[in-house]
Amino acid sequence: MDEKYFPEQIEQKWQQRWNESGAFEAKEEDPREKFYALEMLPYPSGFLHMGHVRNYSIGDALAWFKRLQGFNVLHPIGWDSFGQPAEQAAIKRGVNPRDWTEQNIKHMRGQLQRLGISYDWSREIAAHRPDYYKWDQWFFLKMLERGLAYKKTSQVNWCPKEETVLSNEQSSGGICWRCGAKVEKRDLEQWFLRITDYAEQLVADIKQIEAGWPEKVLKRQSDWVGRSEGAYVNFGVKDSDKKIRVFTTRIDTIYGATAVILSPEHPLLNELLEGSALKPDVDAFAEKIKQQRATRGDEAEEEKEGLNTGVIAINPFSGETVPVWVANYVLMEYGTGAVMSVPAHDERDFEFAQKYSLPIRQVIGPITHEEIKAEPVETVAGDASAEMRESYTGYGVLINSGEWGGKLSEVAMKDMAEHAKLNGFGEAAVTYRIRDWGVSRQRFWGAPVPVIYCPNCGMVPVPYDQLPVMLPNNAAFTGTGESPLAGVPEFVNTNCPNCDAPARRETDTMDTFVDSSWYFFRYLDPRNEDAPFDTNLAKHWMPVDQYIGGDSHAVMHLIYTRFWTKFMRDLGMIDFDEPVKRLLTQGMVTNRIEGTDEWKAMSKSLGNGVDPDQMIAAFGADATRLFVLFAAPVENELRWSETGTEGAVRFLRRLYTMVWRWHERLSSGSGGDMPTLEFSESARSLRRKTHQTIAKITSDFDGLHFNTSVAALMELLNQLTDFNADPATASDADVFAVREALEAIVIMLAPFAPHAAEEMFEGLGHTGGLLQAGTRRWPVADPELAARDELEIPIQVNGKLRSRVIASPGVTEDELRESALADERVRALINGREVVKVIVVPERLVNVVIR
RNA sequence: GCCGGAGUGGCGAAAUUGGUAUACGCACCAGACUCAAAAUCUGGCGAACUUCACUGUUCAUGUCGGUUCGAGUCCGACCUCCGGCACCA
Repeated sequence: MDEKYFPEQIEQKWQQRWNESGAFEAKEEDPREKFYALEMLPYPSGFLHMGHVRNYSIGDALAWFKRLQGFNVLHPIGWDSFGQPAEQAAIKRGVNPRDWTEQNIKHMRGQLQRLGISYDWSREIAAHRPDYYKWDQWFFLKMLERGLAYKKTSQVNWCPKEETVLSNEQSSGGICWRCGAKVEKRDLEQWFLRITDYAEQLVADIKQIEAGWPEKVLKRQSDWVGRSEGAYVNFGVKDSDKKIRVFTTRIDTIYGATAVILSPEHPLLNELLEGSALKPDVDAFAEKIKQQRATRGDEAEEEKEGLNTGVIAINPFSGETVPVWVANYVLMEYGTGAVMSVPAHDERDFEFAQKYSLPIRQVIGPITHEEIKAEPVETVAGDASAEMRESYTGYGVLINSGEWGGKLSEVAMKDMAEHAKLNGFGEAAVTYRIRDWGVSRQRFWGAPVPVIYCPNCGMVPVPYDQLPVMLPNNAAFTGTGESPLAGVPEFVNTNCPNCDAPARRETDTMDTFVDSSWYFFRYLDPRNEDAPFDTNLAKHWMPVDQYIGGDSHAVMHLIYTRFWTKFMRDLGMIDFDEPVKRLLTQGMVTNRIEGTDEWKAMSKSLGNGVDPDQMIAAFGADATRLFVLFAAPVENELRWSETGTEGAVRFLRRLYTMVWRWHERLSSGSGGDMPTLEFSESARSLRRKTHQTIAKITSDFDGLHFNTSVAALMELLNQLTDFNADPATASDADVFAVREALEAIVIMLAPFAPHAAEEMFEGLGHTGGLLQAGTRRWPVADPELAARDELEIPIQVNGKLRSRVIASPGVTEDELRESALADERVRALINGREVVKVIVVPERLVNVVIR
């Protein structure tokens, strides 16, 4: 080793060595226990940003830790290389999306390698290459076979900037997930994947992963699926045999229904109004609302608007007639697109009823379970004539509800659904908020949907042996109109696989989230030409032990990938339900906006980005990574700081200098056998600290508490500095203690600053590097040493710290009590006052209570 | 509006089951080295009061209250900030 710490030299040296020895290539025949560490794969935008650096530093720390602990670690990387930016670059700058993407990958791969992230590059994959997207198409055909992929015309989310359809997940909040443009609604024929078939499992299986996933993410997922229990009820229509089916979660309030309200898009509207004088008005109203939605998108917080259709519905429970309205606040997409309006017990219905002077009838008496137990049910009927100022949406006891009066809501809901079923006008039901995944994209840079339209045979799937359907090389990117694929005759024109007649190919491509739904299975078997992956390999490596990424994907990628996993299970490819055991969502990396006190996510548009390459050049990859992991807990926001990074360099340099000072004495093997050594008090204290540090860091890794791990390393180095032994004259015992401390620091530093750790490990006299097959390097704490061998027990009087007493472990309560009461200061404070009691917490604390 | 999460020094933060609050680092201050600066090293660094000094005392984990011998940690109310969802019947 050199006398001075030169990060650049050290980092290049070790990157080259790792590369030559294939140090990070995972072998499935390796008999050791497996560990799959995975980070969300990057989009190859061209440049790594600090968010990537954080993501991969976290993953790498874990991968190193597990390797040093003797696990067979799989740590792969790839490229989420389909998607809009490449196509936008093609439109704006006339470049070929493929070339643009490949160049970006090349550059970013270099950046990752300069950071020294320990990836198994032999498994690298990229979504835009035919050997990958062939399998997207294969999965699509499998879904088609099973009726899970289908085409329908519907109102979809349209991003006007990117000129393509978006899924509901990608347009949450009415904003395009990628470009932030306001999303519009359009009626289009689109491909959908039936994720709704898996809605129940997506909620139910949360049980399987709740121990390892952030609660926040699971809650968002379960909210997104939006399971709700309720009932369908069919309202009759006067002078007609038609029925209006509504969904309600509060069938117990049905006697309070004073209208039935349809969504403007409801298909029954036309039929019900056939021949009615009001039809033109209703049509005009429905059209107006539709227009509003198209321009306003989802974000609208519109005023409620409605129109009485003149149609009369019949409440099947009471036989009562109620008017049928159409209103903008009833959504076609949820439930049945029709609701019973119960103003007294629903906020929205209340607001609507007030505006249009519909009757408000109370049918639930607010009452608690305690009250109903205390009083006979018959006597608690509420006052129905009292005017309601607001809706009461809680449960209670039914009133004004015919034969059901007096029942509790909870009971009535069950009984009434049962009653509806017996009488054939309804049944209990569960509905979900989640809707099918729209995967069609009217864009070029994605996997083509493998379907052909034949004038004779209709829609025909591309046969498996003709996959992949390749993207052409000569598309024109005008940025206008339909998909560029439609303008490539060689692509569009084909023959029907059935009858060989001239036919046309589908020109839609698949959502890029299809690629990322299963990519981590492909890492297991990246060159397989016969299947997406070998099922035995999946058995070996899956599920992912730790997944790391941003929480922006809490409902997009993470819900799709759970869906895809369940689908693969149903195909018999795997035998588990959930792909990821533990998930970590890291916090954002922010930087100060110049001249202000505001911290915002680094971004090009704000001009507050930090270039990882510059950081590596200035401080080294090790220091950059060390700072990123030390500066904040992984799930917190990370505020970028250059002085903080300097601090990380300082620590590495201090450690390096310490190793340099000792390396001759230590690498010569001096030190002697421990049992014969006589340790001084300070050497014992150093050893204690060493073993405490090992114990602390080892357990910190479980919870991924890297910041406190690094702090512990720093503390140990500080104590080693204070120990202040001279290598030239140190006793064998002192040398032993120093070696033990230095080796522990260096090895435990490897997850944070691997290059420097390797270099110093070598400097301590080890050859062959930190990672050698079958060698477990991670130190093990001696429990006796890690336990404190001398206790400094605080003594409180009336809860305030007044003194301390030194004791050894195993000290009895009586001994502690006695020494506390014998303490001078305590005696002075007691000074004749009564000692009420003495509280002794074994080995921790004494509190003398006096009066 | 509804649902989550969080409030600890100038800053990022730490603190087993309630048991020495402020570890570690950044910034800052002082000293050493230097002609000087940088780097490095050493020391200091919550607030107020107290002592010539050693020291000592009191207060302090968003606010108010509660439980407890003892509360950053538990309970209740409130304030502030952040995030998610937003007519889901």
